[in-house]
Amino acid sequence: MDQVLSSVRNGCKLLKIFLDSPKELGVTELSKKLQLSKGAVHKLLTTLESEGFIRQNEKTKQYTLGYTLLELGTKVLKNHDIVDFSMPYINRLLSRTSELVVLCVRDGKDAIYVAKVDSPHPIRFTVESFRRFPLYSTSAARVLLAYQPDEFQEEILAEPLKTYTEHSYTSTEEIKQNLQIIREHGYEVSSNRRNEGVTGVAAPIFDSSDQVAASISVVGPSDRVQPELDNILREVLETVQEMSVQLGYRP
Amino acid sequence: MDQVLSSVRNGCKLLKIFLDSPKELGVTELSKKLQLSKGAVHKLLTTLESEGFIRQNEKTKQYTLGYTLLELGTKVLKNHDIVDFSMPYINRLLSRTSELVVLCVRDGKDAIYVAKVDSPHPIRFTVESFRRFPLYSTSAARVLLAYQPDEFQEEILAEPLKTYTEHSYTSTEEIKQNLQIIREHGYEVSSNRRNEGVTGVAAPIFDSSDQVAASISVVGPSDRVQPELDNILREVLETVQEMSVQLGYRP
DNA sequence: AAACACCGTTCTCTATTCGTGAACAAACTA
DNA sequence: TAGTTTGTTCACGAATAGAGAACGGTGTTT
Repeated sequence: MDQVLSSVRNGCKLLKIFLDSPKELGVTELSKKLQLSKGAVHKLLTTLESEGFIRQNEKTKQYTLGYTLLELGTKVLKNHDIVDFSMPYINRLLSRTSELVVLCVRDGKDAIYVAKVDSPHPIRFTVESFRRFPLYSTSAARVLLAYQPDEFQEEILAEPLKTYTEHSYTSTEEIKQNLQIIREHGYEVSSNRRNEGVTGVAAPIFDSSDQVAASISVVGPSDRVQPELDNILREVLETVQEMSVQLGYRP
Repeated sequence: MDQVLSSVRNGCKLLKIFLDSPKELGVTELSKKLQLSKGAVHKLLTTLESEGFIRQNEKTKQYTLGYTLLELGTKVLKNHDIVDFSMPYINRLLSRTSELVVLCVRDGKDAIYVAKVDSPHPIRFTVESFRRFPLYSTSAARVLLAYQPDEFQEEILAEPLKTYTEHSYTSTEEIKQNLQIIREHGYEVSSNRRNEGVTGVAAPIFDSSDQVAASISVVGPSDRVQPELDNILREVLETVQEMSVQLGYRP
C-alpha cells in the first residue's frame, strides 16, 4: 500500500526548498518549512552532505546545495537527445529571425525550457532555462498542452491559475478555447499575454508515435516581431515540420 | 549515534549510479548495483519520481534522471559567486593566451572544474566541466591540495592512486614532493603528465581568510604552449594575484 | 559584563516504517 | 507455445525514523 518512502521524500523536498530561497539556509529555518523536528532535519542534512548533495558553510554553519547536484544536472542534459537534435534547427531559426528561440518540453504537469539561444539585438527579450512553469502560461507550453489527452488537460486546468499580466487568461474556459484554436491552426501567435510588449510564435514537434516531443518558440519585442510576423511564422512552421519528419512523424 | 538516514542514502546512491551508466536503467539492474531488493528499489524509484528526481520511460519501463535535478544543478551554479567573479579574468586569460582556461574548486575529497572557456584554435585540448576527479590528478587540482592541512593531504594520499598516462605519478612520495614544490613556487607547470602531449600552468587564488578559494589553469597542446611558457606563466600569475587581492587576500 | 536568546548539534525512546522475499502479471525470447 | 525476464505488488518482522528535550556555543541585549 505504502509506495512512498517518507524520509526520501523529505530529503527531496528539503533540496527543492533551496530553489526558491537564498543560497544558504539553517536547520531551524528548514525545519519550519518542512514541518519536521530540528533533529530530523539535521539527520537529513548530514546524510545528504555525506553524499555531496548538500554542503555546509564552515563559517556560518548554514547549508547550501552541493556539487553532486551539478553533476547530476549536467547528466540530465547529456541524456536528453532532443536537445542535441534540435540545436542546429534552433540556431538556424536564430540566424533567420534574430530573435530569441527556445525549445520547450513537458515534464509531468510542468513545462521547462531545455534550450535557448538569445537574440543578438541589444534590446531583447529573454527567459530563464531549466526552471519549471505551468503548462498554460506561455505559448510554447500551451502548444504542448493542446495535444495532450483531454483528461490530462482537465487535470491541469482544475488547479487554480496564476496570472502574470493584465492580458493573462482569467478563466479556464478561455484557455480551453485557445487550446482548441491551437489544434486547428497547428501553432500559436500570442501578443502581450504573459509579458507586456512581447510577441511569440510557437509550434509543436511530433515524433514517430504521433506525440508531441517538444515545441519551439520564437519570441521578441512586439514592435520588431509584429512587422515580420508572416516571415517568422513561416520559418517556425517549416522548421517544426522538418524536425517532425526527421523524427519519423507521418502526418 | 546513528546520524545517517539509510533510505535517504540509498536514494542518493541510486541517483549517482546514473552518472556512470547509460541514460536508462531498470529496476533489476539498479537493485544489483545497490545490493538492495527489487521491492526496495521500486519504492525508492516511485518516491524519487513523484518528486521529479527520476523519470520513467513509458515505453521501455526503464528509469532516467528527472528534470528537477537540472533545476537544482543550475541553482548550484547560480549560488556560486566565485564563478561570476572569475569569468572576466578567465576570459581575459583566454584572449591573451588563446588556450583552454579552467576554474577549479575543491569539494570534499574531489576537485571539479566549475567554469571553462575553450581555445579558439581548431586543434585544442578540452576538459569536461562539472565532473569530479581526484585532487592529485591534474595541476589545477594539485594546486588546491598543496595548500590544504597536512592531515587532509595524508588522508587523500592514503587512498590507492589511479594512474592515467605513463607519466602519471606512481608513488605518494612523488606527489608529496610535488606539493612541496608547488608551495615553494606558488604555481605548477606540468607536461605530459595526465594527458600525453599536453602542458598546463596552474596557480591558486586565495581569499581574505588566507585559504585557497579556487585555482586557475591554462592548458594546451605542448607544442603550442612550451614556446610561450614564460608569457603564459606570467599572465596566469598576474591574474591569480589580482584576483586574490580583489578577494581581500593580504599576502 | 552578565543575562538572554538563538543557533546547530546530540541524545533517548517508541511508534512507525523500511527492506526482504515471495508471488504477480505482462512483455520478450526461443 | 513454453520459458525467461521484466516491472510491480504484498505482508510481515526487524530496523529506524522522527519527536522532543537537553547541550554547548555564539552573538546580542540589557
